[in-house]
Amino acid sequence: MNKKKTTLLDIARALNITPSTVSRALNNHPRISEKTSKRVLKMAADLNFEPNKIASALRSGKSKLVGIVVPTVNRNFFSSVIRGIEAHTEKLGYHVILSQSYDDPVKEKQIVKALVNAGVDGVIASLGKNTTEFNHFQEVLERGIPLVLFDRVTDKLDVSQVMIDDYLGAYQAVEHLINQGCLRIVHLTNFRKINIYKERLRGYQDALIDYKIQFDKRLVVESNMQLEDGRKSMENLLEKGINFDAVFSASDYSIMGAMQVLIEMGINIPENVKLVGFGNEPFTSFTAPSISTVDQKSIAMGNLTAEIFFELLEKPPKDRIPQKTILKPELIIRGSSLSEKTSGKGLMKRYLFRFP
Amino acid sequence: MNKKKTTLLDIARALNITPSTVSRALNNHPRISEKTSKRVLKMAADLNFEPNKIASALRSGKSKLVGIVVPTVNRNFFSSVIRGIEAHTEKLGYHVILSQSYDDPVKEKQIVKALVNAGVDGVIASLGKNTTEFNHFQEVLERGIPLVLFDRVTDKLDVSQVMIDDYLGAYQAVEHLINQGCLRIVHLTNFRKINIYKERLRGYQDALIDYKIQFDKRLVVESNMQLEDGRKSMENLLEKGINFDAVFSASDYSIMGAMQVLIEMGINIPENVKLVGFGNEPFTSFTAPSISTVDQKSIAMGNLTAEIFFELLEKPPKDRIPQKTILKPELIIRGSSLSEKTSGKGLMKRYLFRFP
DNA sequence: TTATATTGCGCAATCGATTTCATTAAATTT
DNA sequence: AAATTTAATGAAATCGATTGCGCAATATAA
Repeated sequence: MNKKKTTLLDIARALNITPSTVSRALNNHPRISEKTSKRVLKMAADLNFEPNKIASALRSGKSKLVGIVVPTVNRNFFSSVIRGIEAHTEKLGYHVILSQSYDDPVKEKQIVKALVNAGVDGVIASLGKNTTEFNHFQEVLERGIPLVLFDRVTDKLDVSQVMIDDYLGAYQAVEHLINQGCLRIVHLTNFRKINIYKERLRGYQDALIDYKIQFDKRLVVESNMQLEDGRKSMENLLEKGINFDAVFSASDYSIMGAMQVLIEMGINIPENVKLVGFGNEPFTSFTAPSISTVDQKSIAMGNLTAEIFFELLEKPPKDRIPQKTILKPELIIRGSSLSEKTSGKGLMKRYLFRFP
Repeated sequence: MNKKKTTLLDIARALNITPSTVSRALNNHPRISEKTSKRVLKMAADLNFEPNKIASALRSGKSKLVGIVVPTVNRNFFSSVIRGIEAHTEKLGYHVILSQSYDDPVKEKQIVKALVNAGVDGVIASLGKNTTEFNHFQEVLERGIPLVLFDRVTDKLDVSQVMIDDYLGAYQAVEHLINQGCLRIVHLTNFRKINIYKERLRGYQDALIDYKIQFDKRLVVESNMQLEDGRKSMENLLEKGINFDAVFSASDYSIMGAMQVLIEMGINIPENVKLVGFGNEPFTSFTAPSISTVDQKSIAMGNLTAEIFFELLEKPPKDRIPQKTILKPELIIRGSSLSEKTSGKGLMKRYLFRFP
């Protein structure tokens, strides 16, 4: 019933050699003869041998595992970054342990510890929104375990980071709205001022300044940025009778909520109010009108993060010089923010088709 | 620089006892005195001790790791199931290794092997669409490692499974469309006939039979069921001039694509064509009109899967009797399939609000 | 042809926690 | 009080692969 694995020793015995030799053959150690190597490989295949990673990890200190910590995998952005990372890990024979912190600092701490104890060779992380204390990551560094942060980063850790230029993304979004003739632009932002939201707010403000538009702090609405929060924020604005002609949200989810409320109130988009979100979640292209948004270059970010990570991994800890890499986001302009309504969709085929 | 971990031995030396005793104290073994136990615990805390999971796993054969294999985490359904599972693992002190097969059978095989070699205590999996051969899972079973499949399962493995009643979900969806007066109902299905799509097709057919509606095989369109596929399927139907008054899709993504094409063609939904999807992806509630769909009870499925898994884990392999658990799905009726158009949204507040 | 390098492989320690067996001390029974 | 159990700890083996060291055999250099 309980089939047990064949071990190095089994191979060694079968060939009348020692486990050391078998190990060396399997890891193509230089000091091994072509002949024995072949015999070992053949026998290993015959016996259906698969190395016990745990034993290997214990002895060598290398597990070929990379721990990834993200707030949630249920965001297109994060799962895309992960896919980008996985493309690399796979090539290099590494495997990924994926963990979600659900933005809970306690859980994040536990996860990071668990990963270290599980012997990962390195950690790639995006910080939770509520993380304010970084000892758990500091420890990772002190252990000499390579660490790279992406997107949700912090300056309180001297560590390599990959992010997009949130400032620029926000600036361009707001600039675009201004170019569409908007003058009173609402900004939906997170009440937690982690790096990304701080930067997006700054981009918003600077765009206003550069275009000589008066900043009105009543137009900046803080929330948790989920869909429901977007709804509430919008309802609030409307109830207060605050005037505006555009909304730039630091999240696609809250702009979605805001749009729902606007549509329900009979306010036309983009004619009356123009909208731009942030994140390029797939659903933004499904809505009517489709929502303009800022793409975060998730796949590129994943690739870059992985590249930087593996560079670190190769170096001895002392040579690991933290570097910041900043990617350019891309403004995706869709129906929710265009002033000249695209009326005709060009040639539209007419089908012979009768509806009941 | 490289801070190293404190080990059992460190604690033992500090207290002038043996590692055996320390180990027993930490694992609250019955045969240990209250006094030493306390001293050990205190010293462990003082030295900031954290057990090396790898060593522990090697010796004890228990890693406290659960491997999860899913096609992708980038589906609300899967990430919700995972959340459900994680709620349990966390409570019980287990951790999760998440892996994505991306529906690639080769990758799936590799992943399962890697998980076993990484020493997971069990595996929870949802099969890739293209998986036709199950040796990798068979091996898991033969090793006495508990295995539970969810949603995308197979009868070719004698293993515990948790799924929803796809047949019922489809039946109810189609019945609902029929009740709305539809007679020519298109069914978008996957060309790969894995369990879930087979069952949904069967539900579709049986509903037609029960309501004495002629089955027309031209109304069943096979594809890969992504958004683009849904578009193409719909374009095809229209080009062929096939008459229909409703679409029931086995995937939310392809119904989304189909809806886009319909709207672009100026065909009104739900007046001319009514739509029902499957999966209750969040975006289905964001669209205009919102899309009716079948909810798969993902969180419940995650909870149940985890419960069943941990029951298995406790039993010795020979007592593990495979059980099938089938959850009832829920039809979520939204705007895309309602015949009486809900015109007024009840009381709508009018705000004092002037738009430019 | 002797001296030196190099190659190939075995020996045994090692990674750190767990666990079986043995041993001593304490508690309970007769 | 002697005999028997039980409780608490120690000693040492163990999980399976890796690796430093050493030795012999072969190859290369002098």
